[in-house]
Amino acid sequence: MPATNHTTLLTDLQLAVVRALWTQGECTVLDVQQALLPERPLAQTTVATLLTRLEKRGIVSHRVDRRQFVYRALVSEPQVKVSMVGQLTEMLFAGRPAELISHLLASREVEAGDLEEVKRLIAEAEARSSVGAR
Amino acid sequence: MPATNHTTLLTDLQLAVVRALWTQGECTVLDVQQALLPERPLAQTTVATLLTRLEKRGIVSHRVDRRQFVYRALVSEPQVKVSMVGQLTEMLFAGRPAELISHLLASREVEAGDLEEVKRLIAEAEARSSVGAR
DNA sequence: TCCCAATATCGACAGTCGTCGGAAACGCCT
DNA sequence: AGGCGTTTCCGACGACTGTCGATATTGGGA
Repeated sequence: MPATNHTTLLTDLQLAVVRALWTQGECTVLDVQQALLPERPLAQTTVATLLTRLEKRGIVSHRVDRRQFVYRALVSEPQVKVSMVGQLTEMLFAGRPAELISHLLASREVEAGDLEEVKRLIAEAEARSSVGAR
Repeated sequence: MPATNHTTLLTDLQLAVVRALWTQGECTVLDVQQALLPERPLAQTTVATLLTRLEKRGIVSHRVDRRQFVYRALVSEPQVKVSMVGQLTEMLFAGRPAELISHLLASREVEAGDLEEVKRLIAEAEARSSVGAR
């Protein structure tokens, strides 16, 4: 695995941009702007600025095709999730993921149907750790 | 319950300041600065600026005692947790807390001992929802 | 070949954050 | 009453974000 990009913090707007790249694969500035239109109507130059700034941070990169820049994400969705959830866990739950789970289960929100799913996942996690496969 | 302060987003530094208020109750600028010292050595003026800015946002307030300002938090820790976890869940997990739990269980981190605790919490959550006590 | 429309570059502006230094105010001890 | 040390106030600076408009560039069609 490549050198993990620690501290990958993205604002919601930045995340929306990167998400467009994740779902559409490669995108021109216009593609991204179109993808964002329903949520956030932004000028194309705005989107272009966002992308160049993200590129400076190593989050995305581009190649040139004819007259246009074609961008792609350099970070994966799982990577970002791990990084950002980790950050939050650190800040609010003393780095203990179990505390975060407690919080989620305690503060309603999780629906009954989901609990079954969660129980299944726990069984899996238990199997994994008891086998010591890690 | 009082009008919930939606969108309560705090940076890690801001959170550290508010946490000092949570754990110490009321604090002068100096108290906060002292509490932060091990983690982040900041000038007192810096801490003062932080506090005035947080006050402008309605996160803290102060009263005057002799020559000093005594600050206290206006938001509770659970409030902030709900708000920030909610924000993250919205941004990264399409607003589905169960997805976040999946993520946490899937990406190692949670220790075996914790799983028992989590199972207990699930049982509780199930009881709560089947009784329909909410 | 020449021009236009599409596209990228530049720079700008307001707002926030982290970070202080210096100036002002003001209790209190002598 | 006067001076001093403590504490707040003011404003500033650099960095980052969200947001564009104006300008430069250039590929491709007439």
